Amino acid sequence: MKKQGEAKEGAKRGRGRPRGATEQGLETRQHLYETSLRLIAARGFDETTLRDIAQEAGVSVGLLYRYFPSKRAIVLALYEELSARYAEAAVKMGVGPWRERFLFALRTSLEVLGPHREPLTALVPVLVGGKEEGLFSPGTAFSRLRVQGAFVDAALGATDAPGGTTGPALGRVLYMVHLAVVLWWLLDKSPRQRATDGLIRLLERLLLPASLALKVPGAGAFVRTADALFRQGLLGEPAAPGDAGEEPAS
Amino acid sequence: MKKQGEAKEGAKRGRGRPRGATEQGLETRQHLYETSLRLIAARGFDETTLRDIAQEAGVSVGLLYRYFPSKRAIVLALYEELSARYAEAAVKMGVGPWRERFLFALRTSLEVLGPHREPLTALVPVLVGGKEEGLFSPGTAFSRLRVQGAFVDAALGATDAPGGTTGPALGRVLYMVHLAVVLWWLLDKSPRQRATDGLIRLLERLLLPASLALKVPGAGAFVRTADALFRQGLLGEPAAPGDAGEEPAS
DNA sequence: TATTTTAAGTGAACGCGTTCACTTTATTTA
DNA sequence: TAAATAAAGTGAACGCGTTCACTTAAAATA
Repeated sequence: MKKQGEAKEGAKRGRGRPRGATEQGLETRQHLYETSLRLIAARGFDETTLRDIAQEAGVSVGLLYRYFPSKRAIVLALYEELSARYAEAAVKMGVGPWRERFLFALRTSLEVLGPHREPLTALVPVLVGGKEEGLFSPGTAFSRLRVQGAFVDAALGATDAPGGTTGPALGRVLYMVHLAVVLWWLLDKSPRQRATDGLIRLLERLLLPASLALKVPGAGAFVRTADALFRQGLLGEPAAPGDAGEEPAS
Repeated sequence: MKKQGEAKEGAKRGRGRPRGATEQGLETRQHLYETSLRLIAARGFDETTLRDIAQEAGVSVGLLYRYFPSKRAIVLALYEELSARYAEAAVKMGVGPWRERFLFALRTSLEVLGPHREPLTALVPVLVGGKEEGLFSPGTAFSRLRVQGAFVDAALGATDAPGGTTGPALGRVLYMVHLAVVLWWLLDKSPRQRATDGLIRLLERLLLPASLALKVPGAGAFVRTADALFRQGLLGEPAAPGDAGEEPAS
């Protein structure tokens, strides 16, 4: 059953060094991926060792590192898969004000991630911004931007979308709120994570006054300031002139 | 210079098994504590190995585990020391409305933690609630309650303190907001963590309308619901009857 | 087909945090 | 003072994620 042709596309494979370049390689990668997630989902992340995975998959430990740069990267691959699936699901957003579209986007996200909570909890240290890996580093920028795009769309395509640069800024702020909810959900110790439902209901109640407040003059600046802060604090982007957080030249 | 008397107090030392029971033990513990933090502050947490610390302190690796149950516990001891210092500093809170008292408590906290940011970043995974250790586990309950107490006081002693059970609930919610800001500060990648200043200014702007909103009927229930959610989600406490997050009996 | 090149795969070894059986030193009891 | 007890201190060893020098197998080139 093992074919062995097609090595056309050649150089441009990009990123790391030697990944699955041949068909057999891709098959192995998929096999390791599935085996890993199956064990992690069953036993938990810390309780599953790479030696366990290698043995279960019938390969040597070293081979895992040909396909995944670290143990956590396996779960990160799951997140990337889910974020692609999420992007598909999020296009079905209906017309309406941004707060309703945001809630739809948020609920959809939790529905997609829902069945894989156990493995995903291993990403908390990553979500929360470890050194070089993690959601806010260049490596995973693609996934982040894809999901963030759904929230920017939710804001821009709304019946009450704010104009100018406030629209995209609102979208990015909503994406951050969404990330906070996901983090909460991952940490939620209540049975069946019911406290997350409560949190979303709370958010819902907050969102109506917030959307009214956004119509008063000056509120747009507030949103843009928040957006700028997130980019400076989490992404380490330099402060643009006029952004909050600058010190006045003394 | 080494005295060796006084083993009076005997049994009740509590917690773990064999800690510094003799004077020499306490000296050694302090020595290891200071050496560890000096190295960690200089090189970073991950870059400082226990073998480094042991060598620098002139002891064996194993000895570290007589005084600290884990590497992170060393930094946790620092946090406990700082939280005690914070509790002292926070009593100097002036009279005024709760939003001003809260901002004072928040700023004081960041001032106390400020000089030790580098070691404290190692606590992010802990803050964010790893398994058994961490801020929301019984082991560190004492520090948590001490700091939380300052925020509850800030609410209860305010000129506009809400009555009934809403007062303490507001205090606990403000403590959670404070924790979120501290987490943000630890993750803040901007130069000199300037984005944190911006975040606090944003909070400031939000707090005035919030304190007005708290006066309308029903807002107290909102605060109590938020408080209940935090306790269920983060602490895993059971939902009390009447709390949000319960499912209606079907 | 024989030869070279590249990808797939191995398993021992490393450095880390942590544990443990053990020795040394101090304190209490006889 | 001598024996018994408990705390202080040691260093080898363990299990983990990760790395590396290496072998095997497949594809490209001759």
